[in-house]
Amino acid sequence: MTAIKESSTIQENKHYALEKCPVTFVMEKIGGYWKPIILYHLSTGDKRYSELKRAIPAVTEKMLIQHLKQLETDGLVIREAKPVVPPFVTYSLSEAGKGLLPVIDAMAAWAFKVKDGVYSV
Amino acid sequence: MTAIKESSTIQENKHYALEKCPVTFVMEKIGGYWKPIILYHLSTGDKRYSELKRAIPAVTEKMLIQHLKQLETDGLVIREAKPVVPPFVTYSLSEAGKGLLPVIDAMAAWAFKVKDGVYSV
DNA sequence: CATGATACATACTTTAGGGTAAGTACTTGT
DNA sequence: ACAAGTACTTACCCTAAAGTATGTATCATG
Repeated sequence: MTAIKESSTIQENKHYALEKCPVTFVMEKIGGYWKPIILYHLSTGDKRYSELKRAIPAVTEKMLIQHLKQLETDGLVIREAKPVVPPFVTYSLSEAGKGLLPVIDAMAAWAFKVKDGVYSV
Repeated sequence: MTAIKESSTIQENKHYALEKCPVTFVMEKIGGYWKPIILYHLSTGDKRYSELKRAIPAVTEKMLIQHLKQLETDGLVIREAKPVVPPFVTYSLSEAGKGLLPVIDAMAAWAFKVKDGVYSV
């Protein structure tokens, strides 16, 4: 979790956008290359860390946990670790996370419309 | 409009995500700090360039046109310039752009739920 | 005659995010 | 004894996206 500089215009602007724009607020939560994909894979039920890793082969381990941690601190996913060895950790969507599924669906619907040529883009 | 390098892992991964994930596809279109805000301001009707500028004081002119151009080439907004001087340019949502409004709304709805404490985040 | 308004453009710098590579700790299987 | 699987962590690098600053052309107005 890369530390962020406190004083930079980019952060101030982000803050501005965050306050003014609910969409930016959501984007903060599910933005990034892998977060939506992770969310998608968790939408079908909880998964172990290694299952996610195998399900999304293109993601690096660093990115995977980094995003999982961020999703966790954002309250979108729940991490449950059984105190056994080898470790057994499962990730699942929280209620807030599940609440995002309609958003995801609306996005997917639009994307498919575009790909089907419904809009003349 | 910063040129993108064709060969870099980040681009390959983006491509992967784009193919596999409709959500990432949408994110490509409306991601960035200012795009959602621009879209929001255009949702209430077409606006002149200077109106947008005044409506979103925190955005720099560079970012504003850069995103407007990108939204235009992505087919989400329509630019209309009257050949007069001083210039008179209006931006409005295309059909595809309007098609995104449900997505925006779903996002806003979720954001407000979070802020109202509906989810225990 | 110079300032302001219109709608941009462009060179340069910074930073946040993503990527690479390697290491940790502990156990089971061969 | 050593590889493999579990779930991470950490140090370092690279780039795309955002920001800064300034310039352009044309006309109206004071």
